[in-house]
Amino acid sequence: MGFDIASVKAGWSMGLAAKTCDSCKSAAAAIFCRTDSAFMCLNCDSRIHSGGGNNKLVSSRHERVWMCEVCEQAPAAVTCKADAAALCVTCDADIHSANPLARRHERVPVEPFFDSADNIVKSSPFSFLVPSTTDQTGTCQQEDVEPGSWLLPSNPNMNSKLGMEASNHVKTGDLFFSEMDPFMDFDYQNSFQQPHHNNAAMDSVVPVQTKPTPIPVINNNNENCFDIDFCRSKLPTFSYQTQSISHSVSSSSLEVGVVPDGNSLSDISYPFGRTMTDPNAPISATTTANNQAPQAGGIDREARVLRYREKRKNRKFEKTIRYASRKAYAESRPRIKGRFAKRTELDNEVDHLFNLPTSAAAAAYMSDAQYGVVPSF
DNA sequence: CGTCAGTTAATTCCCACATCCCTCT
DNA sequence: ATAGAGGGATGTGGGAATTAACTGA
Repeated sequence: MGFDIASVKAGWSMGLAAKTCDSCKSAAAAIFCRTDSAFMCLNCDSRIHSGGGNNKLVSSRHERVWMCEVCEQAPAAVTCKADAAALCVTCDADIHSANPLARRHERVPVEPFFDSADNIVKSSPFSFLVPSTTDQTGTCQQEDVEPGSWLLPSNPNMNSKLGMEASNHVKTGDLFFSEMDPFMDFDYQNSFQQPHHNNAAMDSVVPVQTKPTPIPVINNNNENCFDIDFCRSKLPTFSYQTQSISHSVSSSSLEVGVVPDGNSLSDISYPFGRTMTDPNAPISATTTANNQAPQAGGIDREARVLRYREKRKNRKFEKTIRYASRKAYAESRPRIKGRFAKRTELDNEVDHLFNLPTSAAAAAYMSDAQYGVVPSF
């Protein structure tokens, strides 16, 4: 099926304009420099952080992160592996508090980079996807690229899976879906294990997070989002209070299919010191002038979240097998025109006679295949 | 340029049942 | 507080049906 990029672009162009570069004030910001607490477009980032002499030496230590893929108004704080998207704290909270499945999404803190964002983009094998934001004169250009388009991105975090992460990991030899993020100084993978759900843990191919764990959230009523001070220049100062970034699936947050609306958003306390419904509320002492992303009203946020969901819907994901045992059983089941058919006594006998897969055989197969085995009784 | 038919590709739906997981005792 | 039973919900794959996009006349 062909992909109507034009229509996608048109659809996403309705959203909120991307944050503009603090330097040139014209182009859309692509990165956020934690050290400078400044939003920058690729060109300005390249110019400022790749300058010569001492400036280069100093600037090369500047820790930078991509912008949030959804709102493009705030620095990305976490990378959702399931959605393959880099999200800011606010969008992370909005999207991943929607339902229990979303809460299961595995998220890791974004990995800052120190090289020029432009270089990273260019060195990425997917750099051809990234349109130039600089005209031939080398000056910044007001992008006419629609914000939020992950196919034709206005910023290089356009596709965190392909762009940001791939480029970030090109140098480290890592892959986006590597089990361990070398950037993290704790084993988040292990933290996802379920000490008391051995069967499920063993059976699941993808991490299933059902074990409530302490929530690494400060000043945030939403249990499932991170609270990170973007302006901190040193990574180890990330304010994770626990050794796990697992998010809670506590019973108190199990309302199914509840998408936060504008009103509910007002209850969310943002680390930026403002509430959604009161953008003029005083900024907390720790808030910098650059952390004003969530100023947008609830309607804007709703639009951005809708845009994100639309974007996510258009993505192609490989099918994820959550339960290998069910897969094995499904494959061994009799079918009629592709549909599962009732297994009769005769079928069972035939299966036995011809040594065809049975429940026990399927379990044995999974055992051989290094899958987790759910004991069948 | 617009319309239509034919072709191709992608998506959705359906089925049975082992397993999951929550509630109740 | 813990264990066990009960039962509704979930997830699984292959093929048919449906839908969407594309192509050429």
